[in-house]
Amino acid sequence: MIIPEDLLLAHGATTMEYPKGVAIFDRGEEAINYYQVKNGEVKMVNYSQEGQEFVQGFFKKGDSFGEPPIFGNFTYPASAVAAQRSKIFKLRKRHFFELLEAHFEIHKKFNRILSNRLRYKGMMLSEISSHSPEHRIRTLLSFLKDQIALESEFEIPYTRQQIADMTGLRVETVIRTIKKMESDGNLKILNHKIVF
Amino acid sequence: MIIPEDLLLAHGATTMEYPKGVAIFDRGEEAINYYQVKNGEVKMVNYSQEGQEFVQGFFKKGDSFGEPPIFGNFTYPASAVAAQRSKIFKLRKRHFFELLEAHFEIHKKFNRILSNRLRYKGMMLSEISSHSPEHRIRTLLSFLKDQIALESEFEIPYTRQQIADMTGLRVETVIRTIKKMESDGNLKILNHKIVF
DNA sequence: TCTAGTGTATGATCAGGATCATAAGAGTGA
DNA sequence: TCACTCTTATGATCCTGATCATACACTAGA
Repeated sequence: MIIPEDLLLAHGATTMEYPKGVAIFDRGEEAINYYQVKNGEVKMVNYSQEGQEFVQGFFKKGDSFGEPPIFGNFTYPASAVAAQRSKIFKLRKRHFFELLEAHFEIHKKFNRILSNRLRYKGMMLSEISSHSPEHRIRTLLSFLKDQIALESEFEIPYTRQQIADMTGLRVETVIRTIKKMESDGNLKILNHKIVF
Repeated sequence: MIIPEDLLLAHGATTMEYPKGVAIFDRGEEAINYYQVKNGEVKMVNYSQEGQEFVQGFFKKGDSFGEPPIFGNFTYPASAVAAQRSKIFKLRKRHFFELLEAHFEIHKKFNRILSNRLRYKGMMLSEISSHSPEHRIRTLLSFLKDQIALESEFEIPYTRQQIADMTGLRVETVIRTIKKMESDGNLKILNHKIVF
């Protein structure tokens, strides 16, 4: 939970519900709100002219999204779409800044969050550019494991299509690579779920 | 200039000089200092096991670098190397945070800087994944132009090799693509310099 | 139980960028 | 001025991941 719900509400946040597939904001728009996921799942996505998706990230319960344009004062470089029916907190930019000024610890939290996203993107960038599909996927899976779970084995909560959209590969390539990694003993597939 | 020099010095910063090619810090190290370029040029770089470089970014006079690991409390995900002989300000993490706490405006500046880097990396990620070399290069050049200069035509201050290292392409591909873009009238080449 | 929709799987072919080789031009320092 | 290094340049070949086509597996809902 980035900002506690009661604090958000005290500063005038409202909630809004979005059905699956609906955009919360679109690339190119002015950033006027701070957003935080109350429940559901949001993806940040770029579309190429051929319609191919590239997913910048998934945001789940408690995560904030779409802040960089508020801080950096530029338009949204990607669109936010509800990956599932989701309830979202919305807080006006001005009120968001007031909240930050009043709560130094939360302000620092955002430095940490931005830094971590930077780490993820930097990692994916160097991975994708020195592309071996297996290496890309392995790095993504390791990162997810570090972030999400500490168990020695955990079930990847993404479909092959989503992994493809995050790594810039095609579904078929992901499927083939995952299978190869399984036969090499690098991961397990339990009734189609990837266990890493 | 992220942090004014006198303020840095007042908080106990020291300067250090690095010859071209020397590392300021290496991937995997603990982050204990804040760094800012006094003069020269620094590149942030990842190496693949085959030795291929991927350049996360170049940092010039007045730029800070290597802060995310301080904020996010993780080890350096990339190495910083002097791209030219450079003089670098160095400030202990603890003193850096004291400085931030004393100067709210500077603290906000770092939000802005991190957000802008995030924008750059997100853009490159979606570009590289929906890879057409020409599109990748065009996007990089546009971004550089926006960031560095406002003139209608400006000389790109990078070699083809550096562009390759930033876009994940090979030199030959960059050279061929640049030539193609020239013959298509998308840019000019004035005695080997790229003018865009 | 049937159907629709989504996700997984697999083979065949193709194309584009990497790789390798070679060379010429430009900049730097002794 | 010469030697050396870095950068730009160009051609030939190769390889791998994209693309296209097709089919099966699983789930939810009627």
